[in-house]
Amino acid sequence: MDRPRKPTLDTVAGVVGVSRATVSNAYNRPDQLSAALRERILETAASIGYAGPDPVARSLATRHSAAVGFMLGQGLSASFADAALSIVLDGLASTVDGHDHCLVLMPGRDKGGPRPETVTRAQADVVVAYSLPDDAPALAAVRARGLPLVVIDQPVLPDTARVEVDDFGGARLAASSLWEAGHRRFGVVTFALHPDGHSGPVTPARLASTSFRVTRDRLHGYLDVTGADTPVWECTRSNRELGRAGARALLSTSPRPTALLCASDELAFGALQAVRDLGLRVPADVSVVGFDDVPAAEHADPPLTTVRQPLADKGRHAGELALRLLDGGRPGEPTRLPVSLVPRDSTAPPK
Amino acid sequence: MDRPRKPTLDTVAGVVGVSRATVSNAYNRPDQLSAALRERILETAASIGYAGPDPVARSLATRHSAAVGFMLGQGLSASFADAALSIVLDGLASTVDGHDHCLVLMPGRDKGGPRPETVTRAQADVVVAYSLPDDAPALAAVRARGLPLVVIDQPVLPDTARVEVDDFGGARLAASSLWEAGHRRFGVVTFALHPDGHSGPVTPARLASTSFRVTRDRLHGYLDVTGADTPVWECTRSNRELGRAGARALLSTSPRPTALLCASDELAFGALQAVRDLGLRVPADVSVVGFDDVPAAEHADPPLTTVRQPLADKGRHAGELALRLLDGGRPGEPTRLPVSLVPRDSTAPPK
DNA sequence: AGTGTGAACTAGAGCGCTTCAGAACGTCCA
DNA sequence: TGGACGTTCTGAAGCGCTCTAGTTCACACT
Repeated sequence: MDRPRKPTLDTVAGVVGVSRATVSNAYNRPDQLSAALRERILETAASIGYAGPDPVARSLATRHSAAVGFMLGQGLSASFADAALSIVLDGLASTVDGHDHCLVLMPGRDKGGPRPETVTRAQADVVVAYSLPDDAPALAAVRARGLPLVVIDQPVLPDTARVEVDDFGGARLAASSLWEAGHRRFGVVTFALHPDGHSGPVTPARLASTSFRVTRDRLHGYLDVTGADTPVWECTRSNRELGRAGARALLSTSPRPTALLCASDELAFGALQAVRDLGLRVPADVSVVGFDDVPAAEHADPPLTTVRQPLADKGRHAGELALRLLDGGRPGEPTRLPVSLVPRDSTAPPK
Repeated sequence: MDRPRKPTLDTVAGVVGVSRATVSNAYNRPDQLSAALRERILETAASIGYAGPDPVARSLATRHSAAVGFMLGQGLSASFADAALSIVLDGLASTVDGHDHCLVLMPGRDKGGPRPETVTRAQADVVVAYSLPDDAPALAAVRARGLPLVVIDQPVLPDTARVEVDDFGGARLAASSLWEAGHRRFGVVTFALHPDGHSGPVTPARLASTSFRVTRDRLHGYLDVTGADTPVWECTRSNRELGRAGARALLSTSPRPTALLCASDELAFGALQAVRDLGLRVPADVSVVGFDDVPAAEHADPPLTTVRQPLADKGRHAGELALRLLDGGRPGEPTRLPVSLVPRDSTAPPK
């Protein structure tokens, strides 16, 4: 039972009666041979079931794999539950796919990003990192392999391209608007400060050592306006249910906060629900603000006041940066994308 | 300016003074050399900045790339907005990652799955397809390359592994429970029948030619109980907003349906909202059922009656099947996972 | 001393492709 | 008529690794 071996370039070359180089050219450099011959080659290839040059062999020969890796800080289902992340990823994917590159996903496993072995074995010639803790081992693995790296929303590492958003400024913007409206008692609901699965009230010590840059900046932006003694509730992840629980905890203290500042829209949706759970009204009794401006924010009940950041642009930009690095481009200065406050109906002056 | 070339196996071998094979063994077959030598090799490698065998070269030599491809029917952000898909994908990713395989994503571009070129160039040695139209070109591209294929919820193709769920039976189950409770006027909200972006009422002709197997089965399951003349509203995708709009349309007819059967939970969440929009109550005025039993179903307002399918299992199973095919295993019989009705508070007898 | 054995290591042939430096063959112009 | 060019195609050297079939060597046993 001898399996028919898969046809290779050589097989095709043999059948057509030309050299292997010519067949290769038929696929990669149509201008290097006559149209007629090319046509004949392609036809023969199809007829013997040759589907085109093997991607792996091609990668070895060309020394690039036409794939960009994407490192996630969490598992896939957790990641996908995050609309903001999804949009970024989609922006990235469309850029990258448009340039005939694939996307290799490296989901976070142990808390803190993908396993280093995953990174070491991944066939990608550039990787982009998103919402990893600043000291993730995966980051080190990328460097060890000498792969170009682009980070989104993370501290600059040497030789690394970066796209970022003014999280601190955005958060300040939101908090200030509430402060100016007259609010004085605030509560903050945030996602993880550390990849350790902890949730609950945040101590100053924990706050000081925050290992996610985004968390740190948004929190500091809020607290810069509301004061360092503002109660902060940490959720292990950014999702509706956890936000609901956190907000409920914050709202059960007395005096009750008149405004809830959330580190993400997803958390804010939960907060909206929590306010209702307690028989209170938004914004009459409690104002709620989010961060990100995901599409659902506009359709929330009530529509959510939030800080907009250009999510899809972030992904697209990261994709372009990655592609540029591949072309041998220098990382250059970090790109900073604008944020803005989008006032909607979830905020009002306190009673 | 001569760039220091990246070290290779040979470099390390040269420095240590052993053959290349031995260095290779140090990484891949520790039992083939003495512990001391292995130690020395690994140390030297680290000291000259060698991060381990190049994945691409290794793939070429071993003839497998340790990656599984995943073909999506839609863009990433649309896909991720779908909790059910996310869970499946996560199940798949954890299986696959546990076996040191990467996940290569091929997002749908043109309606109907990834571009065939994307498939042709992807470095994966098995691919799994999910919610593609039955005639997606990407499917053909996979076959052309001769890659093993596992499909989730799709018609069997020759030589293809498959995991599926009894969508027809599940839908029937849900519809029957409503029928038995006394409902006689139904409305059905479904996601796409064809990848053409159409939305609105579904004609019998369109229904008859449905190109997504899942859609077809769930719909037929519902209509099998409620009658072929039941109004069906098609949404281009499975998301809350579209479901809300569809349900609103269905509820605006008179006589108004007393029960809404949705093809997914996501759509059902929208339906819940639509009922509220019209000043009606669930389940007093309108019963709503979903399909999938995503985690949010339990926390919906009111908690959603739905058909449960083991989503994570589906992904894990697909992953195992993929891994087995890689090992040269035969596709075997399709695996059929169980479904069940989960009665919660969104359904009740009609008034 | 002769032989058998197992452990430790190596030589070298690929894996399937790209690519660069030509070769072969017109063609065109002086 | 000759040579300068262009076009079209080829030969062969890699790309960085794996893996089979050895070779070597130390040691134990007869």
